[in-house]
Amino acid sequence: MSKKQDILDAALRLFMIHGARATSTKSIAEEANTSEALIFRHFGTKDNLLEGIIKKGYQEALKFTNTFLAHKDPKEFLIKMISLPHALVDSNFDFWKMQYKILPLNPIAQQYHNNFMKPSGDQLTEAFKQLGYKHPLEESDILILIIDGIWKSYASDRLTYERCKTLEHFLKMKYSLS
Amino acid sequence: MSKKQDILDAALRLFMIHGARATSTKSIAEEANTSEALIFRHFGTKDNLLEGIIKKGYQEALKFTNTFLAHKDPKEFLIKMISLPHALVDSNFDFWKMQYKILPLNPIAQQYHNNFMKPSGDQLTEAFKQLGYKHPLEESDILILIIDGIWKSYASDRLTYERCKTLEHFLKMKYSLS
DNA sequence: GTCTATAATTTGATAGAC
DNA sequence: GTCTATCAAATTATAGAC
Repeated sequence: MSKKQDILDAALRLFMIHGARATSTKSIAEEANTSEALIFRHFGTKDNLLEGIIKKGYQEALKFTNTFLAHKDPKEFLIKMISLPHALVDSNFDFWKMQYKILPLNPIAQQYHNNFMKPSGDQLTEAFKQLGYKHPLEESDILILIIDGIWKSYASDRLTYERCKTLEHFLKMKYSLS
Repeated sequence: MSKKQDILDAALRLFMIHGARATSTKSIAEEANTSEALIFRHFGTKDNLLEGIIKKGYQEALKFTNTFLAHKDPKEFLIKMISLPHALVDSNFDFWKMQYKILPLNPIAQQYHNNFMKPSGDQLTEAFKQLGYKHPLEESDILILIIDGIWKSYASDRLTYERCKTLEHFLKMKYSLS
């Protein structure tokens, strides 16, 4: 069971750096100190290995958001949503860095991500509505764009930890939350 | 000279759909109705072919922004910047769709894109400063995130033409520009 | 569960003729 | 400029032994 985990860890590490397509099963085997054959014994195909990593990543992410966003009034919910990108990426940096890189070209990654994101839009719209905003749908779309931009910038190292915190604080001010 | 252009067109079409890594030179040759050898005679390597496409794309983009954003007062500049993502993508849809897909994993694409984007941040900050905003640097960063999110969402078909227009209008209202 | 050996295909790229 | 023929390396995946 240790070798199987070694393969998962090695694959995530390499997928995160080069993406899935540019990572050969041979390089994964070397990084994990195993044989290539064992990868296929355990996971069947390379795509299956990737899907295993993605599935686990979103299971953890769902657990994280379930406590991070739970039972909040609209104002508190907005505050949490603004802090979410940075907090979520920090909770599993390698995984989110990989996701940032492979999302635009990988249907499997996209499917899991869309599913994970689906509830957020509606909840945000509802929060803006309850706070009396005149265009809750548009407010929600724009904030989603910002949140999406923040986690991707942070995961790709274009946004430092400090700058991320500053922008979070600025946004809370802008939305009259602090 | 026609065959060389055929190769460029075919490559862009396939890169846009599958990305550069997942597109073989063989498939490009078939799509362009030529031999594989001709691709290498004209461009040397597959990476070189991609770079040619990217270089041409950003040359056109630069020409576009030079007139689209020229000589504007701060308020007009903000309006134009908000309309830019949608206008720019429409001016060369296939190219920007390709860029959206390959950017996170392709250093060549990243280099050209960063170079293209570099001036925008400073100009935006300056515009916010002139309009009397208290935190021009943060305002600029956030609007850049939004603009980045819009063109990528639009290029990836997550954002329809109509929704894009609606969000543009909403943003201009939000920044007191209309 | 794990390894060695190997198969079957695909890939980027070149040689050489016209 | 363009083509046919070809190569060497890499890639995913399997067979079979321990």
